[in-house]
Amino acid sequence: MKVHFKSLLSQLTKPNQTLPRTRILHALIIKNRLSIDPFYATRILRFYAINNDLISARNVFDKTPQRSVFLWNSIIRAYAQAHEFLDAYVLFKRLLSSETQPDNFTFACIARACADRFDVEVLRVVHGKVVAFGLGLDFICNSALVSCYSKLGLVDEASYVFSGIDEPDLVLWNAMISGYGSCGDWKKGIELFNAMQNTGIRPDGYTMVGLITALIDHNSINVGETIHAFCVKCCLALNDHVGSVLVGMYSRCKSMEFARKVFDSLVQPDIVSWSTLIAGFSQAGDHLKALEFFRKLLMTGRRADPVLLASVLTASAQLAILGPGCEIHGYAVRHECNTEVLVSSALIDMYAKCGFLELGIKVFEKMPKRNLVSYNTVISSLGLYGRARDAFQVFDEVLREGLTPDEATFAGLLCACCHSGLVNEGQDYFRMMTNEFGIEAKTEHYVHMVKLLGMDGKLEEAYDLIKSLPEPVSPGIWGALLSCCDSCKNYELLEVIARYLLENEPNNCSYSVMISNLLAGDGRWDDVKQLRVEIGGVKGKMPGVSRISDRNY
DNA sequence: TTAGGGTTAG
Repeated sequence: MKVHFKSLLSQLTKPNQTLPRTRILHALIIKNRLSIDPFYATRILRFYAINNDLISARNVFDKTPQRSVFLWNSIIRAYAQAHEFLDAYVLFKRLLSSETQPDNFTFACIARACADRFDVEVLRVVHGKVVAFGLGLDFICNSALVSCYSKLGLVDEASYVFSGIDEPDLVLWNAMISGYGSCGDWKKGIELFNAMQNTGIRPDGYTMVGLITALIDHNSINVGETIHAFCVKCCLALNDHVGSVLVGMYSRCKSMEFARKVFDSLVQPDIVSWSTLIAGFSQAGDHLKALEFFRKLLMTGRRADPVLLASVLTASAQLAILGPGCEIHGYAVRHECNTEVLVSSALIDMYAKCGFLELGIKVFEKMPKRNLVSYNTVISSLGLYGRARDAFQVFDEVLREGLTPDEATFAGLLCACCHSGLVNEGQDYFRMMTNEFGIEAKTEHYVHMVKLLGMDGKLEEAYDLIKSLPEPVSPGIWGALLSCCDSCKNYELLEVIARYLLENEPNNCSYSVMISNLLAGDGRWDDVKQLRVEIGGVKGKMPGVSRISDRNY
């Protein structure tokens, strides 16, 4: 019997167990009357949670009369990780009013759940409890709080918490550096990185990921290269997380050669590293290379996940060739992830962009669960095909489902109105967007409105709309009006706008290119020459003037 | 003589 217990115990202290093995172990524990012991109960509960069997996990919790803080924390964590926030929070409250004292891990866990749910109010309540329970200086609670405030965009509050700690440990430094990373403040990140090193603490992979993340949106390639060199020096580049952020950083700077070099230096790149590289090729405009690397990944025998599938479907959509997209669809069906929201939405977009809207709609109709992204995709797709009325119906469904439309929803609707020439409906949706939903109109929305008015012959009205916008007006919006003038052959207004733009934006080359092209389209070469003189232009200053040839000039 | 965990990537 003793041997039996020993073997059972060794199984229970292993880090992971499959669901069938967990059930056997559970049965053995019950048979040996060990289930009342919170130690055994905690182990079994965790195994169930790892295997996503929340019902069994809860059952273990409910049937254990003596609940240690380990058991409480494990069930709260199980719900939090399954994104069942309310259950996690109710249990957290129950724990607070029970005889068991919560500990630092309890608060860290529930704080993280708040951040995952973007719930600042509850996070502040949890923060208050941390202080009330005398854990205001605890490293575990505070590293979680720093990270959570940062994730919610409250980096100043994170910094306030961080500065309250006397001698932060590596995890706390990392949490704060990542916090600056998530808000893109790379200068503060580097400042902190130096301060940390001055205290004698050596950085690890987490530190570097935080720093590099801060650089990604800033195209600060020089700083990035320095950090990369530092990682290599410290042998940190071999870590998958560090590797993939480096790949992402180089991709964002369109330095695919370097991205590839980092990727090649990874011993066994994981799915995220592959995915980053593949998306990088696509972002750099090399969609064929993206698909080529996707095939290479499959040849290694690894399995693609929904994020990667969505990414390669986007590459196929950009190429507007049906073949690869269909193959990926087949792969998704075979691996039972074709109904994942992310994959389905990418499939709809791919089919629509490849000219097979109906196939996209079929995917949409078969989706068991839809979110705003999938609705937005189908609205834009219908709009592109001029099926505005159908797009409006889908929009009504969005409202019936209780979803709140966002700027992409209205961009899709306005695009639909544009393609179908529905001026009144477009104006109604524009008003609805700003007045009812409080969404600020962006360049894309104005472009559609200008096109809508312009193509209806209301060029003056479109011109007035643009002039009512605060400066600076995006070149895309002026471009929309100029091309409407061109289509309507209203060269008088075109000239008025040209003069206005040249006077107000003399240094913006893109206007002179647009205007030259349009005048050239009308065969008005003298005006083009005059324009070039006016902007002090020589040929080299106006690249890409496609409709002007040397012969005409 | 047991257990958990706070910071990272597409």
